[in-house]
Amino acid sequence: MRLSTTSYLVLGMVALRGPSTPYDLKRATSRSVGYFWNFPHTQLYSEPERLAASGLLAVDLEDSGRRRKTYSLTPEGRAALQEWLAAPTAEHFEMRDVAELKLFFNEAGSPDDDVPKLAQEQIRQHEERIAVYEDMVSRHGDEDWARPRMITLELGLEMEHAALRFWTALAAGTIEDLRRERDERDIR
Amino acid sequence: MRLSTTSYLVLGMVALRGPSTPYDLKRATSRSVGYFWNFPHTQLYSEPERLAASGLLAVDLEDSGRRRKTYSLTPEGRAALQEWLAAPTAEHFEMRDVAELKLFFNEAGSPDDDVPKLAQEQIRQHEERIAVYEDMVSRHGDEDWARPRMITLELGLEMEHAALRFWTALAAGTIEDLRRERDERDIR
DNA sequence: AAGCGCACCGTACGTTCCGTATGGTGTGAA
DNA sequence: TTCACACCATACGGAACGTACGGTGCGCTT
Repeated sequence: MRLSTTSYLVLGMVALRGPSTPYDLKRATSRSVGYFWNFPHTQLYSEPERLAASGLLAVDLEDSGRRRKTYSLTPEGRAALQEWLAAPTAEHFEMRDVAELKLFFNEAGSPDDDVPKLAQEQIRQHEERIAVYEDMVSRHGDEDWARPRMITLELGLEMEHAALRFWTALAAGTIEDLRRERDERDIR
Repeated sequence: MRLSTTSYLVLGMVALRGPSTPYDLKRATSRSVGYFWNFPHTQLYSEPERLAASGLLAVDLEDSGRRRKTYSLTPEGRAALQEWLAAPTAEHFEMRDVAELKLFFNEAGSPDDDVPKLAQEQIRQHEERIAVYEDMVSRHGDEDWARPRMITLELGLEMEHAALRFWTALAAGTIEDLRRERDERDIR
């Protein structure tokens, strides 16, 4: 049985939160891990079902009211999660940036130059996202962002700032400075 | 008719390269745009077919030897590409980083601490990728990386360096310094 | 306390994506 | 010449995705 990364995400969330319904997971992921691992919420209904079929989650059906399933971790599920956490990580991080694609193809298709507008949009978007991350940092008390997990926010922030630097330099026409600054930094 | 981002990627590549077979596109993308927009090569056989059905690409079948289809841009295809390039970009960039997920869930599942090993792996991987990018920069003569498109490499490099800084700091236990350095940088 | 409106919750469904696996095609070496 | 291997193309099944819709119950109004 082959588990996808999303499977482990579900296992991990259940491990963090304890017994959860898909909707619980939906709410919890949308304001935490969902920021760096996006997926449709329907996965949170189908995926636990599959995991339950493999014995990695246990299901508890609520008999009254809204049909609703509560999933909890089995010993096998916890073992699978731990094994995954301890295993080497072959996959390099992936990104999909539509703006970067447009920049790449820009010269190909457009008679007038769309780059400045694109850069401005991106600057605004990354600034917005940085604000979101900072907000998450500030309310580090809640369950989704207890202390140990706050570290990942720093990675998100580093990435956002990197992108922001790039688009800002592009808008200002000072791309060459980026490389120089990186070199300086490496020397230190 | 709704086009996916991958559709535009195909249109863009054909626009850059001129008439191309799926395999041409496969080779060209694997060492350029594939680095920041990953997808299976089978898409490069199915996607052009769909685009041809919509009239955005024209097909030319080779009659002899290997069955092989050459796709070229139609005026409608070029128009669609230009429209996309000029349109606002709503999507924020997405990333999927398995290592980040593991870091997030680490506390949840593992009795012993897997983080140092994880960090070391990531440092190595990002350094490798940086070398690849630098190599691409150095051979900026070839068709896939003609001058205008080299700019996107700088974005890739900024992101890789950001990630590398993070994992290095994590391994060294100096995460707090990252934030301080960012603040200093913002002030300048 | 009955009715109503709306936010909440779950799932169905059609499409696209994805990975794997396989088979055909040409070319260079022995 | 033939054999091996890299090159090229596609089939196929399952997972992911987005959208859209239908059910459910809570709170508000009167």
